[in-house]
Amino acid sequence: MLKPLTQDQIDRIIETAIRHFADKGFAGANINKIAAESGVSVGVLYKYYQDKTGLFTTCVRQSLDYLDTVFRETQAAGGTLMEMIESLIRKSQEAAREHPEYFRLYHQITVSGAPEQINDSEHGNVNVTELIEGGSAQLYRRLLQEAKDRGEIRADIDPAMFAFFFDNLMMMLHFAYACDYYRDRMQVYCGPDAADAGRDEAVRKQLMTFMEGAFRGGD
Amino acid sequence: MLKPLTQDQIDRIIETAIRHFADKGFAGANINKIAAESGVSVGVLYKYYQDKTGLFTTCVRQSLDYLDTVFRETQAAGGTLMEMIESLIRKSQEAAREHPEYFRLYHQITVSGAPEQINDSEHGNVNVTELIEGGSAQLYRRLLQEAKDRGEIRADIDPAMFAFFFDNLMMMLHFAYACDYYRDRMQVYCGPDAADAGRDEAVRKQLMTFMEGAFRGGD
Amino acid sequence: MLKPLTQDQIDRIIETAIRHFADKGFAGANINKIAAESGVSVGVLYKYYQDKTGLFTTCVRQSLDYLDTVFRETQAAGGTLMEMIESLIRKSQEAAREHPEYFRLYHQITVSGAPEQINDSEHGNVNVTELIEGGSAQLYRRLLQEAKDRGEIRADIDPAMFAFFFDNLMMMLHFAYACDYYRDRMQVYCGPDAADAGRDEAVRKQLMTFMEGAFRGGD
Amino acid sequence: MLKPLTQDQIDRIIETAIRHFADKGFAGANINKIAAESGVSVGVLYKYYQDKTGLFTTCVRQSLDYLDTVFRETQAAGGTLMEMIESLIRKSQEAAREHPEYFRLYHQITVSGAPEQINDSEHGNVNVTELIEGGSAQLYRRLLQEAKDRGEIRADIDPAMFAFFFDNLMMMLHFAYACDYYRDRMQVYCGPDAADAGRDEAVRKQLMTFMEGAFRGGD
DNA sequence: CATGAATGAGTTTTCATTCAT
DNA sequence: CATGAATGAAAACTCATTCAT
Repeated sequence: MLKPLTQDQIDRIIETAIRHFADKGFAGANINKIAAESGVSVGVLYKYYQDKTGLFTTCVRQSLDYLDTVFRETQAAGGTLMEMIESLIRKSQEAAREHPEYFRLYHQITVSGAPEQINDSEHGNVNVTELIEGGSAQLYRRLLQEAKDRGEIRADIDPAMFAFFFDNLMMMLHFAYACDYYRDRMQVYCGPDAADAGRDEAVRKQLMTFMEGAFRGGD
Repeated sequence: MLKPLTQDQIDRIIETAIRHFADKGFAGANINKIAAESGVSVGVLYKYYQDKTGLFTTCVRQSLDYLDTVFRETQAAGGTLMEMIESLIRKSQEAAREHPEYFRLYHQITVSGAPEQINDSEHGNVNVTELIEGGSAQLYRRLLQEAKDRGEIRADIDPAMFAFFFDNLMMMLHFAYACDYYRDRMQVYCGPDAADAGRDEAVRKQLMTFMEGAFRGGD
Repeated sequence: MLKPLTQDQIDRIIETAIRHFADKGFAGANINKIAAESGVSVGVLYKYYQDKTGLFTTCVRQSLDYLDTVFRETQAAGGTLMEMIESLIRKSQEAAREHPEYFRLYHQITVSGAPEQINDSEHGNVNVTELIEGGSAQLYRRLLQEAKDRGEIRADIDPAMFAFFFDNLMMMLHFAYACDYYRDRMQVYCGPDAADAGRDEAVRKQLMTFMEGAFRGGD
Repeated sequence: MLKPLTQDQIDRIIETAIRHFADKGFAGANINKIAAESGVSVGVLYKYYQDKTGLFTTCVRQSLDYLDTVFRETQAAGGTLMEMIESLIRKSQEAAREHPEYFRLYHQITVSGAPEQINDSEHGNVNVTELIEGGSAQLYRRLLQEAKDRGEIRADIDPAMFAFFFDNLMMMLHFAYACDYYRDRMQVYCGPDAADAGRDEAVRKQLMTFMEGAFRGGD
């Protein structure tokens, strides 16, 4: 990497690019507009990032790093399963309100048509899925396994699959707070104010009730 | 005059278009390629469909009609809540295996960047969300309310929100069977054979266990 | 020519085509729309007229025939020069109000970009100008020559050139009544009601005064 | 960076575009051909001009500016009415020989089918008619009014209408020198050499005689 | 034969990428 | 080296003309 761009400029490029990719998708975003809006020339974009895909990749990596950080913090907190779950939901709500664009961009990479390989200096060319989900999958599975071992949750479940269902619910919650379509959908189900910050606690409680029931079962 | 397109040809156009839109997204799909692959000229696409958006709309409508039909059948079946849920999951699995492209296309419309209005002769210009979810939202809410009234499920829940969580799990299941990203993700969580047809029953059982616990709670 | 088309149908085609060509120009008009609006198939258009240019040619011929007839009537009337001029202006005003589309189409053929050759069964392929102007040029020149010989107008003029100026004024009058641009322009010069039927007599009188002065000179 | 277009290149684009629009009309002109013939890529056309209409507008504005300049010069000269008229005719002849393409383009905008609005930074979106004629209409009307007040011309005329007739004659003269159709027509009336430069003086004299008679009347 | 649906070359316009300055 | 104008391939869309029925 060349030096002349300040960190501020780089941040601004990525921030702008994330917004554009998140809102228009990979194909719909326009490199020239991203450059102009970032206050840099197209030339430097192509100096710093191989091509459109390279820039996209960087944006995705940054978004994932953010999400990772959020979840790692929670993980570190410890506590009972339900305490951790509450913490995760709360963090998700905060993060989705703070940086909806990261979640929106995440949603974009789930769509076919987006570049499927991410070039990561750490991991080489990796499939996006592994990169993203590897971490939380293992974490959630472990949490559930431990909770099961401790007798906190029912014994007759497959921790992997329950972790999967659990993460499904979390993802959909993220999208409901960050993506237009899913927000609309939440409002269709739960009323026009369902996605407002004022309802966050109510939503969190209901979701915990749902999950708690799911994990504990009728015992 | 030249022979009008046979129903077969029209079907082939739509089928091809659905595949392209589902795989590349709205912006990424190419009208000329769809025409060529359908074995017709671009001209007929523009005779039959107003423009790219019109063709997309038709594809979406067809996909939604299919999904609607599948769920209406289930709805008609009746039974206890858990019986209906089992039926819904089973149908989803079958449908997602039979026509993954419909689910993939559905997924595409959840992405910002896709046309947001669908022109439906029946409904006029409608927001896609309402069109899609209006039906199942009402259905699921009612099912839960009735189950609650019958004492089949716990009393301390908000049926609207539980219906929302329930549908979230269903959607994610659909995507896991139909969309590359979500399938990969399911495999990361549950193992490389998780999405195989041979595991359908196991998945269904686990999901039902999960949902049953969620709905009944620890009583 | 084949028979199956009734005269009514042919009239309708030509009437429609004239309107389209007059309003959108040769390049801007659309054969398929003309056919549809005429209530016939494109096929028969191509049976009766070689191609777009052929149809255009026919439309032009018909418009010119109409204009020709109008002027021939006047010519037959006889009288002094100024009587004939009054008659010509009056006829022009009436004709331009009755069939502005013929004058508009005439205007279109003066534009480069329109087909320059007209295929006339009578004249073969002729340059449009000759076909149109040959007649009135000779007529006007003769009228002026005779008026000059009779001492009705000044002696020191070139009858050919004065005939040209005279026809220029007539053409511009036609366009002022028939073509949007020229009507607007007349209104800029003479006020917003200048092109209204109610002002026809005033316009005619002023134009006659103008012409009479021009022809007689200050003697 | 790549060298921006030189003024020469821009001039060449506009010159080429004017020629194409003047010769083929708005609908008939082809942006790609204009680019190719100007020695630039299509891309720059769309960087410098919003779209085809924008390029057309620029061409029209340039042509009108030129015509305006020509007439403003004459206006500044002063003198008797007939001196000014002679000057106007002479300038018209010179200008029409120097830049027939400007007059041809002017003619194109009188045709329905051309874009009707011109986007002028100075005037905003204006109707072409007003833009063009506003200036000369007022000028001519004033000239005639003053000449009338000075007793140079007859008293029983409507200066607005006579100004209109006068301008009609001037326009037709322009077209006769610049547009194929009108040149042919002039030749039909006045002989094959009528539009040659060698006849300019004769034409001018005849036209002045015509106008002088018209303005002075038989007194 | 009349039909009018299909054709596909041709047009406008966009935008990722290059490269002269 | 950074710049950002230029490039031109590619994509959506139109419409004169053909030709199977």
